[in-house]
Amino acid sequence: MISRPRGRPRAYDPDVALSKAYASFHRAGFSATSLDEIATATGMNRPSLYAAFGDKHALYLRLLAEFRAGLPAMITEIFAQEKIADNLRGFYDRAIELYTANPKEPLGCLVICTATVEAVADPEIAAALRHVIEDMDGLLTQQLARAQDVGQIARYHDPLALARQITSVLHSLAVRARARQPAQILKQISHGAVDGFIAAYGSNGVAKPAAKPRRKISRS
Amino acid sequence: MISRPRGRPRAYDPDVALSKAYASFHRAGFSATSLDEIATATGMNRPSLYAAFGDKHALYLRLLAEFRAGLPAMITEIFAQEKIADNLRGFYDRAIELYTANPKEPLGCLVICTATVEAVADPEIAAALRHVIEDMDGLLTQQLARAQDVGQIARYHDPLALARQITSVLHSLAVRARARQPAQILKQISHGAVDGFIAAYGSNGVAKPAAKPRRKISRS
DNA sequence: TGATTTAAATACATTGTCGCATAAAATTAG
DNA sequence: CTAATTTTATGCGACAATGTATTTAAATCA
Repeated sequence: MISRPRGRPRAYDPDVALSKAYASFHRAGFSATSLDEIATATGMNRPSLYAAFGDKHALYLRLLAEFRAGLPAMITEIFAQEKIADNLRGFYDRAIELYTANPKEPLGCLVICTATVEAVADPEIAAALRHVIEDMDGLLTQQLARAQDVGQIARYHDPLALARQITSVLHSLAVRARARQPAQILKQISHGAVDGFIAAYGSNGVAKPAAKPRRKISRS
Repeated sequence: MISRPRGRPRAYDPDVALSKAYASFHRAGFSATSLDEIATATGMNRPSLYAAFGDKHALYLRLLAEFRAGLPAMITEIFAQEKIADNLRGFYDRAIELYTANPKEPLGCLVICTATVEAVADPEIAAALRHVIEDMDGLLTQQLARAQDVGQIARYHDPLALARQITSVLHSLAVRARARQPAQILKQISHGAVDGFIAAYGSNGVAKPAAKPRRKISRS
């Protein structure tokens, strides 16, 4: 048991406060979410918010950063099956679950669906958005390279290029979820994407190097 | 020469005003764009804006609707080549041009990148977003069905499902452009997507009906 | 020229938002 | 019990945004 700090104890748990703030931003995005709404959602009042997390912008950036930080563990957890096709299906299934967690009000992805608007006017948010995209591309690159190593995916292709294909579908799932396309359609899309991916790049597939064989070149 | 209307003539051209407003929303999105900014951009003042287009919300919805209305012509124009692969490449190339028109400040797509945030809190914007997505899926479905008819794409697959694959990549291109991923990477992604698509579904491809053959079922 | 019609410009009321200053409350140290 | 410390709560002041009312300007028609 840790000794309590001196003064008046906090009435809020910073972690639950953060998750409430996350939910607020997730719903309405950065610009359309007022500090009063966050205060109401967290049960805190503005001065406490400022003391704990700084202003709205800092709080939003922090949530984006935490999202980013959670990606590697999430990917390792999801890509635990033997076959890459199963892992990819599980990957999309998990995303769709999150994106449509509340069927009455599907929210998609915080980063893809709310940071994207702000990216033009706000360099810091743009950087955070790009980092999440690049990290996701990178994490999937590792998984696909591993699948190439064990012979499940043809070696002809740059795994980063393949990873970007996978991530691209994810981005669309987030957008479509928020546009209220039903989860059933999202599942069709993701399963179709995995099938097509395996057909094109799986080791049993035929996508030999086309005209000019591509070497693995990892660009930024 | 048409006879002028009675009173004081307009100082603004509604069409150029709309395109200026479009640019403002495109940059900052709906919530972060103030009427004053639109007034400055269009050279109009708020009362004139209200008289001409209604409030901010109505103006934004109108721009989304006009975007939607322009899609069919755009698609017919782009899909004019003989080979579906060329058409798809041209489709993405055109999108990337638009999304990165100003390389200093790539804006992506108005609908995908700015309407998506608002979709949760605003049913009308959500509907407009969904309509654009569905229309795009539908227009591509026509093109892919045509390609199936002329034997360029295997008939085994529901063309709507294939169209959604194509559109999905488009969504990601819009997001990635706004995240300032360089146009060169966007091109790699789109070309890779077309190659993979043709490898998987082209008539020379091998993607025969997998376990259970799929009939063409158009849902939603 | 003068009346009428339409649009622009100015100004204002309302509301919301942000950030902070100040007062109150809760807890520990002595 | 008192003082010190840390947080919570109230609320104020500046500012921005929205929508509208009012005035001013510019054109046509008789």
